[in-house]
Order: sequence, then structure tokens, then C-alpha cells
Amino acid sequence: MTSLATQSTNVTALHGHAEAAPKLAEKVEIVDTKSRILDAAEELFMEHGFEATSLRLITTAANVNLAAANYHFGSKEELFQAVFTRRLDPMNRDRLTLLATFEEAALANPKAQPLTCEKIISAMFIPALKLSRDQEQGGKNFLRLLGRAYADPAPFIREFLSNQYADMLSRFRAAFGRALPHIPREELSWRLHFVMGSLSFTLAGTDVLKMIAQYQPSDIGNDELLLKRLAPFLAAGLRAPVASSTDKHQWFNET
Amino acid sequence: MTSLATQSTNVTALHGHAEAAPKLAEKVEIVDTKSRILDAAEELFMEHGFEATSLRLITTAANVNLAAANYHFGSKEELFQAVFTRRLDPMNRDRLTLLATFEEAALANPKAQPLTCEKIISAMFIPALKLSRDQEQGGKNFLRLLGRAYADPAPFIREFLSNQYADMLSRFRAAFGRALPHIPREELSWRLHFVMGSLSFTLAGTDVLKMIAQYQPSDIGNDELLLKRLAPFLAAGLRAPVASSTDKHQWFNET
DNA sequence: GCTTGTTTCAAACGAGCGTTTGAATTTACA
DNA sequence: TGTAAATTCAAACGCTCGTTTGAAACAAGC
Repeated sequence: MTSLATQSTNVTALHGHAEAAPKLAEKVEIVDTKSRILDAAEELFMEHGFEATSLRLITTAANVNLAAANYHFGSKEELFQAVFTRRLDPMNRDRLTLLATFEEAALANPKAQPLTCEKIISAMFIPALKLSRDQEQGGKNFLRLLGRAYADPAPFIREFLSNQYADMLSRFRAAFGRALPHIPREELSWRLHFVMGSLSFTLAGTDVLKMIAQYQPSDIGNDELLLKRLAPFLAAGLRAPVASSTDKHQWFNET
Repeated sequence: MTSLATQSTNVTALHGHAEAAPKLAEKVEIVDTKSRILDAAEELFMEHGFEATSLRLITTAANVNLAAANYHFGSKEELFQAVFTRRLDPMNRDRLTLLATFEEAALANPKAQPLTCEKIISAMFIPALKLSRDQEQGGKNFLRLLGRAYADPAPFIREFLSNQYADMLSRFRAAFGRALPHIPREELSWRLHFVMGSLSFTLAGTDVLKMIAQYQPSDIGNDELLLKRLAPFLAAGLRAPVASSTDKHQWFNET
């Protein structure tokens, strides 16, 4: 039962997002209607997708009236977005905070070298893993939902995700650029694209093609081991020698 | 306008899947009802997902009667699976054929070394790229649809994909194992998982987080250039030194 | 030409959908 | 305590869904 947060002093600053304290005990329910709807929606959207999940299914699972969903969130689309902002905003904020922490620590070092790729990858990965661990149920559901959303072509989903990620990604892009000054800018863009692919595929944990990775189930959920496997893989890919333009046809013509 | 197939003698054997010749001119329509439904379904499923795509939308786009979908395919689920088998069966067959071709060529070599990772990755990648290029419209649609399906938790989709991929993947798994004898079996499983992530993310081409890779649009569709970027990245990751169990906490505790 | 089997067609089936409404109920605060 | 705002509720609104049906149109073989 290794805990990420208690092991490291680096990530302690990332706590304190637990719950906004109810003002003047104005809410004495176990959990208020809005949150109950969000929780049910998160799980059901993950399980069936946006279109296949009806508001009736959500409100029934949340034990609230059907009209409560429209009353509190306006429409089904807005509810969907609320499910994302609730978790994505803090997670991406944590990523930026952790990256800044790492960079300050690196600067304090007498050598003052730029961050390694592994460190930057960790800064992306750890807040996501924290999310999947903190809320025993909701966090894992949300990451799977996120994995689905990445592949969803619905315009309102794509535009929403772009806005949610823009700040965080440009920041990490710059960090990778400093860590890999010899990689051309365009090549680096592609490699970050590949990194996001592995990352989302792994975090989504859809075990889609589970016949590939015949990991024992005990492995899943072992965040530390997972990062230990993923970070070297991605870092090595990021640092790989850039194929010269002269061996353009290598993979196609060589016999 | 660089063409994969015309450049290389290796992939010529993969042609000839164009169309089953109509027997005795029994069908003289431009294209028969079944195919028209499949084409429309492929595009619309890609665009809106399974649940959000109605049979009315499909049959209208295909210019056929609504009942024709149920008549020819039985149900909406069976139609969905038919869309996949039409393209996935030949593609995975091509992958196996190409891998075998590469392996025979390597054996013929006096040195008789096992295939490089890059070659094995090419054998996975080239048939997919061929698909995206051959049918100007349908192929690209299908790969995006496939990318969506990877992240879909619907049981009937997951079970279907597992069956479709089982043979091909165990074969490639063995090939990678020969190319990377020093990588532990379990570690290799995970790395193949990461490879599939990058691969599907890239092939799906959802340009989800397009703010990462600010490639000029001319790059997309340039199959050769894409493979030239992806193969070294993945190969380097596959070959990366395995993190020892002693530096388990490296990414978490090190400041 | 008639028969047999295949394919197309318009229409309808019951069910579930997102959203709205207006009244009932609960809450907040003077 | 009284009043106004916030929230919950049951019911209904039009609409679209996947599927079925039975007749019409078409094809092929004797």
C-alpha cells in the first residue's frame, strides 16, 4: 500500500482540494444533489458514453428527480462539461505546480541543469495517478472517461478539451524543449503527440487489448511500478536520434 | 504525392483485395445496397459514435430504405461489426503477411539476424497506412473509427476487437520478443501496450490535442514521414534500459 | 408465363429521449 | 413567524429511436 503523497515532500503542496467547506452548515445532507448527480454522471458517462447515457439513468442512479439535472446544470451537455471541470481543473493545476516545484529544485542545485525528461513526465503523470488513487471510485472512472473523450470527435467535446489543456500543454512543451535542445521543434511536437497517446491509453486503462499486456491484475493500481515502466519508455523515445532526411525510404524499401 | 506501394516491392503482395468480382454480372448497380450501407455507416459511426448514429441517418445517407439495414445485417450491432470486419480482417492479414515477408528476407540474409524493432513496427504500420491511402475517403474514416473503438467500454465492442486482434498480436508479440531478448517478458508486455497507445492515437488522427503537435497540415497524410518519425520513437522506447527494482522510488522521492 | 425466392418499400409499433412546466416543498433570512 | 427565494417533484411535451410487418417490385429458372 505505497502512497504517493506521503512518500514525497514534493507533492504535499498539491493537497487541500478536498472539499469546499459548507458555509454556515447550509448543507447538511450526506452529499448534496449537485454532487450526487456529478458522481452518477461520471460513472455512467464512462460506462456508456455521452449519447448512450440518459438523464433518466443518471438521476435515477443519483436518487434525485429527473428535472434536477436540468435545474442545476441547464442541459445534458453542460452537465457533461461540469463532470470534466470538476476533476480536470485541479489535476492540470497540480501538474503545473509540480512541474514548477521540480524546476525550482533543479535550479537550486549547484549544477543547475535542466530537468530530465523523466522528471517532466513524472510531473504529468503523478497528478493523474493521485486522482486515480484519491477517490477510490470516482477517480479511476474519470480517467477512463477522459480516455474516451480524447477519441471523441464531437465538436463540443473537442473544443472544450482544447481549452482545458491549452495552458498546461504549452507549459510542458517548453519544459521538454529545454530538456531536449537538440531535437528539432517540429520533431518534438510529434514526439509529444506520441507521448500523449501512450499516456492517455495507459491512464484510460481500458485494458482494450489486454491480450498484449498479460500483466497480473496486482500490477494495475500499482502507480509507482507503472510510472517506473512508462517513464523510461517515453524518455528513451523522446531522446531517440532523429532520423535523417536521407534515409527517408529506409522502412519501405530495405529488404 | 509519394506512394507507399509503388515505391516498394515488399508490399506489392498485399494488393488484390480490391473487390470480389461479381459472379456472372449478377449485380450491375454502381454499388450494391449492402456496400452503400456499410460506407455510410462507417463514416457516420466515425463521426458520431455508435449510439449517436441512427439507422435512419445511415440509410438516408446511403439512399436506401430504412428496413434495408435490418434486412441485410439483422441489427444495428451486427451492422457495426460488419463495418469493422470488412476492413480489419484484410488489414490484420496484411500485417501478418508483411511480417512474414520481412522475416523470410532476414533469414535469407547470410547473417540471419532477427528483425529490428523498426522493421516489426513497419509491418504493423504500413498496412494501416495503406488502408488510409487506398480508399480516399473510407480508409481514413475507418482508422478514426478504430481509434474510437479502442476506448469504448461497450462489452460487445471490446470482445469483438479482442477476437479480431488476438492472432495478429500474439504473432507480433513473439517477433518483438526475438528482437528484444534482453527485455523481460512482463516488461515487454507493458511496452507493447505503450506502443499500441501511440499507434492508435496517431492512426486515429483525432488531432485531439493539436496544440501539442503544431504540424503543418501538409504533414498529415504524408505516410512516409509519419512512419519515419514514429518508428524511431517507438523503437527507442522498446529498447530502453529496464529500470532496476532498486531505483523504485526514483521518480517520486528524488528532489 | 408462371412460380419461387430475393430484395425494396411505406407504414406503423412501442419505447425512451431531453426538456419544460407549474405546483408543492423546503430553505434562508428579516 | 412570515415572506421570498431556492429546490424538488410528478407529469407532460414533442420527438427520435430500433425493429417489425405485409405488401409491392424485381430476378431467375422451368
